[in-house]
Amino acid sequence: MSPVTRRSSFPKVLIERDSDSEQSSSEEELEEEEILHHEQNGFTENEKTQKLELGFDVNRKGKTPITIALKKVCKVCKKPGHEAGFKGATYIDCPMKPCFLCKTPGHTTLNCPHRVTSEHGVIPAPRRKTSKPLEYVFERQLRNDIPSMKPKNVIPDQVNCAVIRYHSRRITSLEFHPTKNNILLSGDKKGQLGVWDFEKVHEKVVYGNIHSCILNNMRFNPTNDCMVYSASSDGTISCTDLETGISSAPMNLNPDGWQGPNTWKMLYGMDINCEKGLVLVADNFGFLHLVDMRSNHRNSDAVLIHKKGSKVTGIHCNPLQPDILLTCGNDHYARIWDMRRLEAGSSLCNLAHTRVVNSAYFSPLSGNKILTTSQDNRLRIWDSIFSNMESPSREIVHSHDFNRHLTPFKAEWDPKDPSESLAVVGRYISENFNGAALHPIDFIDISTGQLVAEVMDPNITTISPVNKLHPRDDILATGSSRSLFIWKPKEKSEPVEEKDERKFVDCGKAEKKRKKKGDHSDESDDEGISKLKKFKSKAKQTEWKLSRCSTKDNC
DNA sequence: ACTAAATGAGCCC
DNA sequence: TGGGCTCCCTTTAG
Repeated sequence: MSPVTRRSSFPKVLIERDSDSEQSSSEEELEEEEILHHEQNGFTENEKTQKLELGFDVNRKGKTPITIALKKVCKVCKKPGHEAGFKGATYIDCPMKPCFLCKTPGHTTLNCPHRVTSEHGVIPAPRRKTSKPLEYVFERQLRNDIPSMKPKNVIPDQVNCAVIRYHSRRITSLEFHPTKNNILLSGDKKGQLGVWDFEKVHEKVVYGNIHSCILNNMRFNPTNDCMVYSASSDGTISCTDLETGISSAPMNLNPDGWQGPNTWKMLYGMDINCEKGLVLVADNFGFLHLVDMRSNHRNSDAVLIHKKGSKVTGIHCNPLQPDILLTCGNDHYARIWDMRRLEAGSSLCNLAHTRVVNSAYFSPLSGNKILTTSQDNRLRIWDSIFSNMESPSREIVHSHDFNRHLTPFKAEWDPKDPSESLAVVGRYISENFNGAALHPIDFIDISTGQLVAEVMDPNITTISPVNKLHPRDDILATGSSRSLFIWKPKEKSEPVEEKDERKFVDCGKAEKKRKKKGDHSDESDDEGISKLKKFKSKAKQTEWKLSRCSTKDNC
């Protein structure tokens, strides 16, 4: 819902005596701050200042009546004269702070040079000019040889079906089934694993006993697509049978349980080296661990691959040469490694960023390009891992600033794009779309920095940091808060027939209540549904076909 | 219609 | 190197 009217209740009082130097400034979120003055203090009148007479002081001995000044101050910089926050569905930045989008001072998001109406935040940084021979060869010869086959991008821009409040906590990872086109796996902050058949919509299950906290990453076993490996902040790798939900833990880095935050290991980045039959996984202390898939046991010792004590956020094996490894982490680097010579400090290449790197991926087909997402609000692209890697070929300003309460944003390649230039990434800052503040999902041509498409739906009011494009079909899967959405292209959308209409499965509290009552009629007065109806009327959308949870799962 | 809490990185000392 | 504080568009449960 759009944050239209945000009124605070009667403001709390901050009392400032003239002799009192101590301030209790715990009320940071106050839009209005009161300063209590004696009248003789004589503050300057402000248009936004109100005065109140206070009676209680009159009774005090020798004290004159005092007045209260209600001064509107900016909630960001605490200074008067301007206010930051939502005006309707548009967020007004604090002008005293650097631009929220590109992080440079002197302007706000509204007039940021990286923000154009049609190309929000995605103007490419100028391509660096080098006179390096390799670069020259690349530009003059190789680049021309690369077929500029850029078929028109097919953008899945319309929500086809959804499971609302499917998970009990926010979604942290998504993975399409490698062979079954209609199966989507989802992991959440609680460690639960969801398996959803989005063609049948109702067919879904959530396994709740695989991990005890954040499920950060999933990979299918390349030799048995019924088994899936998952890496979790509980410090374990699990291997789960999707049919039964039975899982084993080939690795547990916290065998002695909780001994405090200094020793608790969490697993983030994970990938599989098919040739070697290895699961590669990295922890929050900078170490890489290996699990042999055949024996399902840990393999050799851990190797320090990022700054000691810092989190490794991602691992990706090169699609053509799985021995070439790309990692990224909280030490502000993405690093390239050779598995055959893996020891601390032996990285082939270190790609510097100014802030934490959320993800780093080789391009999906040739493995020749690299795309990284960093918390400095920039996507970085290296066009060829065989050319000069000192600085990225392109930097694209894009709002995906990290908020600690969100799953980190990761720009993902389109695995179907033969030109390896299309990427999808959720956007953090909202845009005013017909009166609703929505956070679109951006499709970006990373070879130019152009925003190809921004997709949104008035029903998705939460931020969508987790996105995955289908390996074969024109489908986008989105994890937004606790809900999952499947997008398909508008032009390919089925005609409006009853059975083909978009589908919503609501697994929320209201739905549970309704199921308890044994009421399965579509006419029932349902909190979740009436909420949806509100959305609908607001968005002037066509009627959504609401399908119901009929399974006995624990969603 | 509220609010507290969950929670992580950066920065300063 | 580490504790303590701060933080601009969150989300939800209660």
